[in-house]
Amino acid sequence: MTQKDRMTPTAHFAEKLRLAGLRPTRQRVAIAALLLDGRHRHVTADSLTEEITAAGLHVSGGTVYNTLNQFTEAGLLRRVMVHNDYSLFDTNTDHHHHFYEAENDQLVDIPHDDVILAQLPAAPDGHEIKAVDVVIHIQSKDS
Amino acid sequence: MTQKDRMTPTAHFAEKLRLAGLRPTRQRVAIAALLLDGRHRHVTADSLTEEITAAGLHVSGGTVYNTLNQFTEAGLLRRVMVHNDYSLFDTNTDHHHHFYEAENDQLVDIPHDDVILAQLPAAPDGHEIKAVDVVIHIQSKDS
DNA sequence: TATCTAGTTTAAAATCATTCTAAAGAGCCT
DNA sequence: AGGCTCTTTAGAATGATTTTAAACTAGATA
Repeated sequence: MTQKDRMTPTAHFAEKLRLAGLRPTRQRVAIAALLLDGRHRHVTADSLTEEITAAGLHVSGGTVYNTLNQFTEAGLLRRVMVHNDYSLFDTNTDHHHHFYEAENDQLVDIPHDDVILAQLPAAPDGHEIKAVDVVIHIQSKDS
Repeated sequence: MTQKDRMTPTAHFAEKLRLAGLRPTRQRVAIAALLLDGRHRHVTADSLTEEITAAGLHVSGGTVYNTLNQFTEAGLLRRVMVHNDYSLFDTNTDHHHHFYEAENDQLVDIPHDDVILAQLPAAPDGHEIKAVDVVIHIQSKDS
């Protein structure tokens, strides 16, 4: 039995937040319990607020935004850039890529190994590569 | 001597707009003359407005936005997605990729051939691939 | 356990890029 | 030139996100 198994869910997520350098407040633990349970999905500030409400909780709008930004900064979430309309966050922080269908604003994960980058340019002088994001824009064949 | 050489610059850009299906209004021709002269660069609604002003012209804010969107729709510009703060447009519509340094919001082109995608996943059923965008996020080594 | 303090949360206001509106203007066809 | 439709305009409206200042709390300390 691991330490994790002995902990209550709350203690588990509180610990996860502490490890990430974030003070485990009630709000952050609640959001972590929703987003960091291992289910891979894409959320927005809006959809997260709906989840919080559905869970019978309340977190102010400002805190939802702050928390998403802090989690992203801490590496617990990943921001996905496919349009400018609103921010999208991916609960899957593993290295992977995305299909994006603009027409329906649909985002689909692509497993890391399905894209092979055989050659990359060297980073400009004094710089190093931090991440490589591949977005494959798709559209329905009959449109 | 080609047709292009015989035309005044204005007529040249007016023709380019007509070919793209856009009525060559004074405003659109002026913006085309600034953006579609072959110089490869990245612009925002704001930076374009500054260029227009520097050229001693005036185009209303709404028209600057409309024109950037219409040019993009028509394939005369390309939208680049690297953050959510404001829209970025690339005057280079050839297939190529980008380095992006978030710290200074710096965007640098990568020639098409410097990235080799040896393998791509098949598009989901009923869909086809429209474009593949690669963004290499970089940071200065000492940060 | 009571106290303290820095970090957080809150609701509401502010910001800012972008889009919309309704009226005035301008291509372009006849 | 006349007329019809598409554009432009300034300003208002929108909407996501950030900021504000005051109330609150996690966690350290006494």
